[in-house]
Amino acid sequence: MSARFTDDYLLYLMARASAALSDEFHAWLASRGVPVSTWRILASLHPDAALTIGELADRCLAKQPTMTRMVDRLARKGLVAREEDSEDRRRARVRLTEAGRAFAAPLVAEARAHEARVLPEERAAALKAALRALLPARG
Amino acid sequence: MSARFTDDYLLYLMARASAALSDEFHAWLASRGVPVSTWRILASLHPDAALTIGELADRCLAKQPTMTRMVDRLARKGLVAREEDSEDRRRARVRLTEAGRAFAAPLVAEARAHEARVLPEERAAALKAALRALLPARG
DNA sequence: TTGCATCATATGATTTTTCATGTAGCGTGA
DNA sequence: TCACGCTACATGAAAAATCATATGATGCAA
Repeated sequence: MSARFTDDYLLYLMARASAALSDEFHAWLASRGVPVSTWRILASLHPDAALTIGELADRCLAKQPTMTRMVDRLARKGLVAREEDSEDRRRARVRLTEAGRAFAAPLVAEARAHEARVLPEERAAALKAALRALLPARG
Repeated sequence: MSARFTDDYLLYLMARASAALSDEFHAWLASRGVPVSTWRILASLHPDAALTIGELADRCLAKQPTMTRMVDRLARKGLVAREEDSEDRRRARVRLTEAGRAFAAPLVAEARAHEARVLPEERAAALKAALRALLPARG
């Protein structure tokens, strides 16, 4: 019987579980010299999406100015490229370069392997379903 | 059928669901002028825990130097106080002051109300159980 | 059209977080 | 008991994220 508020607070349990599992994978990324922000962008674009800065910010859980700067860094490294949007010149479409795709592939493979290690397939499916149920109404 | 890697990636779904729900509550906090970091510390100590800086950092998902500074800020505002640990003079025990408890109470009440609004009791129980199952082996 | 509100991104200033390291207290073994 | 390694916290310097706002593009209304 825990008198501690947070120990039975859904948002805390979610944040904590998310951080615990992510930290395991982030440690692996760090061992390969890959910053988390880089990983998130590569994963979001993999294998061949062309997202705007705003879409990327949303998916990477960052603010737009932060994303502009992260994309700058990755573009300088040649892993992503800005393309112009044919329909709206305000938008910048970001896409993986060939080098970016080659760099991302083993990271994605390891992410899948880590996920499989963390949670057996069938339990993962149920948890994913529960998490998705929380999301759609919220964008 | 989504070809996007992240859309079926457990760690992404967890991070995203966590962020989505938390952002709702954080928006409410912001409307009352309460920074998220403040909320996390108050919630962790509520109602009367005396945690060390290290324990707080762990529970608030922050690094230790970050926590030292956040506790400094809250202590200046009179919401928490450092106490000396009778068994180990290296440790600083942080506890809510009376003012801190009074300040935290309505926030905790709203957190509970928000949680109830987000997910009906019985489904919340199942999700919490699944999340807890991911945690213990990892600290 | 022109004017204006809005949107997407960029950027300067600032805040926040983190890394690296310092300081002090603890505990164990010779 | 006294080195010595380890732990807990603090702090200066650096990196990263964010806020506020600027710039340029779009689209609708008059």
